[in-house]
Amino acid sequence: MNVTIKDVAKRANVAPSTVSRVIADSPRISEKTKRKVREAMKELGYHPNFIARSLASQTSQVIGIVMPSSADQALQHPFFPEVIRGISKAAHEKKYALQMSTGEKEDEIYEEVIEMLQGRRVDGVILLYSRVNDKLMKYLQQNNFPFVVIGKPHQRAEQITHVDNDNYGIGKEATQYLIGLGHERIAFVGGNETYLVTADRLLGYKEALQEAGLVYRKDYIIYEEFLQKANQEGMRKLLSLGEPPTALVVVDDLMALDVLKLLDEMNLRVPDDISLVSFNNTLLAEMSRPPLTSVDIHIFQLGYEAAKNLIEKIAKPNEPVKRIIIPHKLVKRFSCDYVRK
Amino acid sequence: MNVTIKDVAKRANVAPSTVSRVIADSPRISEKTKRKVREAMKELGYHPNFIARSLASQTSQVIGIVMPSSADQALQHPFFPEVIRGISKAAHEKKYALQMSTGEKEDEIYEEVIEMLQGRRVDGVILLYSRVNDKLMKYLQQNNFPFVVIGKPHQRAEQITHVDNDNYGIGKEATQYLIGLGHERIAFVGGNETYLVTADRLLGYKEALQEAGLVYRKDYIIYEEFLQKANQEGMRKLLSLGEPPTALVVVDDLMALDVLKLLDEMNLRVPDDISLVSFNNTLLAEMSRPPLTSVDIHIFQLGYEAAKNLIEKIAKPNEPVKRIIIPHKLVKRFSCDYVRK
DNA sequence: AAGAAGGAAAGAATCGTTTAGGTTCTTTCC
DNA sequence: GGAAAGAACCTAAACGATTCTTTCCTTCTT
Repeated sequence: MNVTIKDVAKRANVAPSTVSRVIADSPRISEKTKRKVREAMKELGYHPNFIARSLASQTSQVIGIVMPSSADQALQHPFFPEVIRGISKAAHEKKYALQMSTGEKEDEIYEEVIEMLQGRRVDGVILLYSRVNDKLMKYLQQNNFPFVVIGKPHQRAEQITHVDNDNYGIGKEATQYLIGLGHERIAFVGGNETYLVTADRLLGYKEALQEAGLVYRKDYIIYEEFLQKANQEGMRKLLSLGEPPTALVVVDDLMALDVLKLLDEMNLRVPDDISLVSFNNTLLAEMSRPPLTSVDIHIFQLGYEAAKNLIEKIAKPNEPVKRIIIPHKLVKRFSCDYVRK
Repeated sequence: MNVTIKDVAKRANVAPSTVSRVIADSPRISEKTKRKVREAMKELGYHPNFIARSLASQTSQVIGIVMPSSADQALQHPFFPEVIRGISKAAHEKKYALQMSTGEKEDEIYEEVIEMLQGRRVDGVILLYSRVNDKLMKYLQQNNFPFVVIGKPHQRAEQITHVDNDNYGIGKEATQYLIGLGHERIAFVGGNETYLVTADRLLGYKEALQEAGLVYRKDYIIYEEFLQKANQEGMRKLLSLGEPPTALVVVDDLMALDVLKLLDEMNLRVPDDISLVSFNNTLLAEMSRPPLTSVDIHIFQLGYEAAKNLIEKIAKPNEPVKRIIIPHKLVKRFSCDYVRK
């Protein structure tokens, strides 16, 4: 079997409890003993058993990452690897390990996360999404498990620590930018309606139109389901309206690429015939042709802050709830131009 | 405190061991008792403690994912989320959880993984890379920890279970495709030289040239460091040779996008002035303009098979070593054309 | 020189399971 | 009718730490 704390204790002629204290570098142990014990550990090639430690100390030093329905699908979207990068960075700094949800359907994930937490596998979780009426979020709150959400919680946002962008402001600025270029017929291409990002950005979009005295037209709003390429109905209809839009606000880069492709097929040139601003500013925005004007939401930082705050919350469960807003920045590239009348 | 197996036992008027057996659905317990115990579990809202279970049973039902130096950097590359998707799928099917390395430097990762395994946090690991003379791989093998590598191990490949593509064949086919289009001056743009993928694909490239009776020129081979945009020296030099290549074999999509960008800056049109075939066929290949001809290596499946085989290996440590080759497929798009003389 | 004070380490309980090895009670069979 | 067999549970010892409590030495004080 493996080398345990007892073996080390025997070798160093001390009690197991002493070895444990040496590992924790307790001031109650003399330097001399510490040296002796450390030497024994080296000689035996001792490695602490995390599992046993977790059981005794009731903490696992692991944080859970919960992706929206289907880890499987989510990872196809560049947003997720990027948030995870941020989370990973913070976790690493604080010596926490990372565990990922693997569930595919919403209910599966719900069960999975509960097992993770109740089973003490993780000390807390980060939800990488925020959706209307989320069952899991309610459960976490009721059972007082440490968690933070990336995005704005649907209900009781003031009671839930979350890291978000000012999506309202983001939607507004992007739209204002297009208005500034003379566009008056601006459409909004959103993703899944039940996610709060979409809703907030739409709100900002509306506000920008209103302030500029432009009409808000329902037929200028469409929702394309995330990653479903077959679903181009809406876009085609939009572009063949009597008065088609001269500019598009597209809810994220990945979708913007889809849109770009479709426009190409329809022989519409960007930005000559139609302008396009998107969000997230992932690598895709830079790589696409033409490079996209996109609002950078600092995805990495979203993840970083989320993890940092979760870890703080785990350490001090009774600290006040926090709301962290990550700044954003419009990055101008080549997908927007002045309107051609 | 939480509901434990003892509480359930008391409630159901049985011994803790009986409850444990009910959880495991042991045939040694009568249906009647099982029903009684299950009811008690429901009533009390019992959830098993994984940590305690792991300690007692000496298995964690978790598999570790090890990314190459810097989880941080790796996740910027679309290959990784995609393998992880595959791993996640298989893990989910077998009820394994997933833990990720967060280390940044090679030594850190080395330590981290050892702690993971020795600390019994994971039952085995998947290495998402294969590099020349990898310290970690040696350690794993010597200590007989269950692991599988994605890619071809540098040494003793026949003793290590691994999942790979036929990178030699892939390099060869891609090159042959270009030769078939009449190209005679074909350059190879590789990534990090210490990764074995690069080496193998290069070998295939050479072989294809040779079979076609074309000369292999050293100045047609360059290595651009992964994700380092500043590093364009090599490419620029290559393109300003007396006899510049008419086609490029680029080692992956992400790099191909960089190359594409550079070509654009230099006013070279793809595929009119220069053809380009790349590898991996990630979303990027499809999304880029022009869409890239790329060899699909079925990344998802690489991950899926790796996880599946690791789990088998954990269950039966003495099964023979396996080598799994995932098939590939050249996907023709619009980045290649007949050579113009 | 006796007793107090305090530092260093040992002892032992605990965390929540699993599992080998008993024990008890019923059934079966000659 | 009594031994043997078998079903159905129970007891108790791990698993490898942490941590509260106790004990054992020193050293200092008066």
